[in-house]
Amino acid sequence: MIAEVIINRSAKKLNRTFDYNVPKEFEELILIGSKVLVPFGRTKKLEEAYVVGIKEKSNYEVKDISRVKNDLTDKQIELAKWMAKRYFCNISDCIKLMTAPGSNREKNKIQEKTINCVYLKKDDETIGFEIDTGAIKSDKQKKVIKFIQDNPGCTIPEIELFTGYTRGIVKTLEKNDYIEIIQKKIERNPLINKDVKQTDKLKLTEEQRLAYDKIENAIKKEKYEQFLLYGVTGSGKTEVYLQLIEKALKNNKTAVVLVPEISLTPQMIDRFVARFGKDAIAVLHSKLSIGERFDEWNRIKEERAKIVIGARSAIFAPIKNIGIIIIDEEHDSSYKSEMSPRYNAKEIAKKIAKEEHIPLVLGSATPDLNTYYKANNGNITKLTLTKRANASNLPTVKVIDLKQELANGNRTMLSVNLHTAIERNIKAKKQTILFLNRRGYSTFIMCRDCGYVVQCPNCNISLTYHSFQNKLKCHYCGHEEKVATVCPECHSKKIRYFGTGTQKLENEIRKMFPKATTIRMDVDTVNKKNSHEVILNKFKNDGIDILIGTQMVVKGHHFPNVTLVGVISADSSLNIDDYRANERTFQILTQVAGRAGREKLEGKVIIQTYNPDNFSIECARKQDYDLFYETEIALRKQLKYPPFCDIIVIGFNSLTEDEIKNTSNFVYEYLIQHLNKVNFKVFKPLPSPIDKIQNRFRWRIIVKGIMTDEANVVLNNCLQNVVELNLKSTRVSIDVNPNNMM
DNA sequence: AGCACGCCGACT
DNA sequence: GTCGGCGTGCTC
Repeated sequence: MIAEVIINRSAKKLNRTFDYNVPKEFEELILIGSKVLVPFGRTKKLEEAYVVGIKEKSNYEVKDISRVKNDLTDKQIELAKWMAKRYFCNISDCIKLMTAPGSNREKNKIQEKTINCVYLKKDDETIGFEIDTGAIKSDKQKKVIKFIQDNPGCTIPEIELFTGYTRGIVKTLEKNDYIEIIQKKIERNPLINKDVKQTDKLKLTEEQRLAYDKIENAIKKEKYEQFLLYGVTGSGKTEVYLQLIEKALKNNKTAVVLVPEISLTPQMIDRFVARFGKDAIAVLHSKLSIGERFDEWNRIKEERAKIVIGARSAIFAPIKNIGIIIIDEEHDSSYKSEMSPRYNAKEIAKKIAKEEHIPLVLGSATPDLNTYYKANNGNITKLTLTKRANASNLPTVKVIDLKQELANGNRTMLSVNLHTAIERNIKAKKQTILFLNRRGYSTFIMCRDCGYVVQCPNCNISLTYHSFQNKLKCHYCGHEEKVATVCPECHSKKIRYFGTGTQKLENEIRKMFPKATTIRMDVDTVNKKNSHEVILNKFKNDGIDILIGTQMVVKGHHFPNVTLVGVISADSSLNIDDYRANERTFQILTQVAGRAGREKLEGKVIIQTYNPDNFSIECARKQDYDLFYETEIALRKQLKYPPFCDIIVIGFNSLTEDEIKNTSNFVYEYLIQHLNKVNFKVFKPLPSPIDKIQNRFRWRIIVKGIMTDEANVVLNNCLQNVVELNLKSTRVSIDVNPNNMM
């Protein structure tokens, strides 16, 4: 028996199978998905590999497999192979997404954590004195532990007699205490300290009931169906999810819930814990330590946790017997990975749902245009929730023209209208959220005399000023430098700061409203493990007047006392060079508006903009998704953008300009020859909008067309040809419908 | 990727 | 004469 294996390394050249002989004693054990050790390369060093195929004969002189551990299933291997083709990446990189967290580290392999405890018994009673012997470093201490291990039940005088040492390890012990070492399993559970009251299910509104019944029907009939649960903020989508999950559990099935990383907040998790209890739930997100992730993974694998709630990569959790997959905030761009493997969790979820014959539920108040298009054309079943479940009213939205403000001589960041509203809100002891989609202090600093702009030495981008540390930072490579007081070009002292970030906004607000309390939330203030939670709790419980923040303040939080939301500038997402600029603007404004007045109190939203006539702002003001959709989809159709075609970005990055030009031309010629005949438009290679990051040049080729299997093969063959060029430093990537066109 | 081999220049 | 720096090629 011969096994085809993929070596567990991510080199482009190793993205193919190697044949190995399966010795007789392993024949029963080897399955597709088995993890094996194989002698590889000139040195015959043992390498980790995964079995992806089994056959009788090989054309090569094969070596023996040396060790086996059953790890993945054949379904997972199939998925990895499919992903490698679809997302133009290595099979081994896809397999990594499906294996236990930490299992790819050579050193410090993350495992189940057991600690050696020195346990004390007194009169046959265990008095829980314990010590983590794993942390013991000195030789003397090790000697003592070994002695206790070898002589369970020994006493202090005996230890002293044989090792000459006890202090520092067993200092609370008395002379004749019985000591033995036992192993204790420690479970690292992110929900361990959760203490949430159990809640019962709520009575569904008529709309909720209708949606529930349709989806429940698919669960019952065990059939694949894709649903769009389209409901305004506060319309009770989560309650529908909760009851569907309950139904799945009752049928002895499990459930997967994907949420955007940013909205995986404690408040959100609490709702699930309150309904199902913490033991039933496993949480997977980037803020967990590898150890915590490992234990959650095992709780899923061992079928103790029946519900997985997690960000994008949780779709690969080793859950068995799935009954339903739910993707909340389905329009969110974080479901698409921007790193290799550049997969889209929505596509993966769809594939899994199809194979398992289960429903896939996509929920949003502002669906992705592609999703809504499919929902209108019959590929997805549309379920609509139009009313807020707690009968609170939608907030009133006002758009302020900043050009007019400027003409009236107001040069501050706040329009008269917003300023007055904040003032009133502070007086009324109500809370305010101010949203500004740009972190830092100012966007760039420029010399007034010669126009010199401070740029990153590694990337072709201007540096952002951060006032707190008084430093200039590059948001692409992390480069930091001190602020120059004189222009390095012309030595002028007229250095000015342009643009506005959250830091500057906070400073200005403090000046304008000295009596108000403020708190700021953006990536610069939430990098610590629980700071996200800390800031939000502080805002909620300490009666802070104003919360200032970027994107992350608008996702999924529920602040009953917030009655005013101000958008400082709606233009930043409008002016990006991307066909989704309108969609992003509409979505973010609608979400921001959703934060105001979620309880009985009336909510007010003020949007400041230089483009008051833009239709995405206008539609957000009217809170009319359908009008937005009709306008935007007509534009997309006319300009041939998704969903009417796919946009494929072939990215090149290299240390040398020569190689990047040669390689991109090589790819261009190849694609012109092979893709034009299948109705694709291939654009000439050009430098990317940000043409240098981390000292690597960046070029790209844009291809427009409908992605078919045929086109996929052409692109994969093209990449293979590039690999065979043995390039020095140029890397080529292919991304279908990327989030970011920069 | 990661490792060995081999070619070539610098230095004891 | 030999040490080592890096370019090249291969892994069932």
